[in-house]
Amino acid sequence: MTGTKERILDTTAELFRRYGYTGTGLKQIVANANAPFGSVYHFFPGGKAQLGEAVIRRSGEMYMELVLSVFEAAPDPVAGVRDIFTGAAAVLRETDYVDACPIATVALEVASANDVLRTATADVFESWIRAATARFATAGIGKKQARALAIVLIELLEGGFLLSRAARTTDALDAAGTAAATLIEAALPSRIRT
Amino acid sequence: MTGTKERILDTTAELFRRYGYTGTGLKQIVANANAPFGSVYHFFPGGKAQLGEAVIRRSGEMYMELVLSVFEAAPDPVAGVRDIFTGAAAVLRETDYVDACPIATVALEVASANDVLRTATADVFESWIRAATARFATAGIGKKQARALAIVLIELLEGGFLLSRAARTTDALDAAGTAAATLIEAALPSRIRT
DNA sequence: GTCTATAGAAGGATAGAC
DNA sequence: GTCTATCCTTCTATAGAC
Repeated sequence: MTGTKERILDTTAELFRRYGYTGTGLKQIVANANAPFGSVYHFFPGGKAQLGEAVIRRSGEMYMELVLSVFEAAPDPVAGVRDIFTGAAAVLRETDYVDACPIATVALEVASANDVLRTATADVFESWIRAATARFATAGIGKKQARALAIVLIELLEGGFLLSRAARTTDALDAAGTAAATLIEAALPSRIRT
Repeated sequence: MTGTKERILDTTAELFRRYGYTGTGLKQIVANANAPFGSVYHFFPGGKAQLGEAVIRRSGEMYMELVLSVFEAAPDPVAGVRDIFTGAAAVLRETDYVDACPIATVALEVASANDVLRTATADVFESWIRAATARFATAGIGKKQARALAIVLIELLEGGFLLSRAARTTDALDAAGTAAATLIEAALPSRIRT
């Protein structure tokens, strides 16, 4: 007995991953969510834009928690980073190359078209960067380098998603994971092997 | 006195960068290209999809030539890679964060929605990977590692574009360039400095 | 072969019944 | 406050004048 609002949010997030922001229609959303059309404007008086912003922020937070849980389940940062990429690759293959980053497609679509939504995507990315930076700093990497590594990690993941979805192979994601692990290991202060 | 067809192609490429595939309308294209509506179907009987495929392949080839010219103008591969990222960052700032990768937005939009267009984007990315692989192999890097580096380079560039366009800062692109240069330098066989 | 007009479907949004 | 019907615009695509 999930609420109508939550069902709309979940369905919209799923359609955004598959078809993007402009490619997803409100009628399509309510049909997939088994919700009456008026509910969208009842819960989101600002229409598609307000719903879109809510979905961007919500998906961004949920995805961050998922990735962080993978990272923290690993014995060390290098293994944690590796697991993030191998896990992402596995999910991608299992979902027929649909479930990658939940906001990347929308972020590129709105970057030069809608400033409110662009800001929402920027906030999400910044929250990811800060979370990763904090983890790397805890592992003994200096604050400045930790942030640079966090940025690069997300870039490799996003680039890997892009190339892997296009090619329908996870080779690119694997290469990204290897590079990310190498960069993290080189940055760690106390490591057994050089 | 450029032809109507070329004007349509150029305009579509520009609108794709700004609004993506689904976000760009045919009427918008002919209006910006100063072309009659019928011309689209005259030159591209397959409609928007055929025009889209032509633009993807054309933009991909033009962008590759641009990037390769920057790379080859540099004295060595490390400087070449650095110049690619600093040049991309400069263009991004100069164009109000519009001109980044010409096909990334479209690639994500069509990845799970249109297999013909997805294949076109995959072909473009593969051509980029091969071109970069060949350059790195020429610099003395083994074939397998050269390809992995080529993939990672493109991932960092694409990830840098995504984060930089969202944040409207080129910090992420700068971090990507530094990481890319580091990885290339570490892979080169004959280098003065470790 | 250049261009206009319009069809037919889908888009976002609104009004109002219940 | 849940749901339906409808408005108006925009979309892709086609037909046909010139």
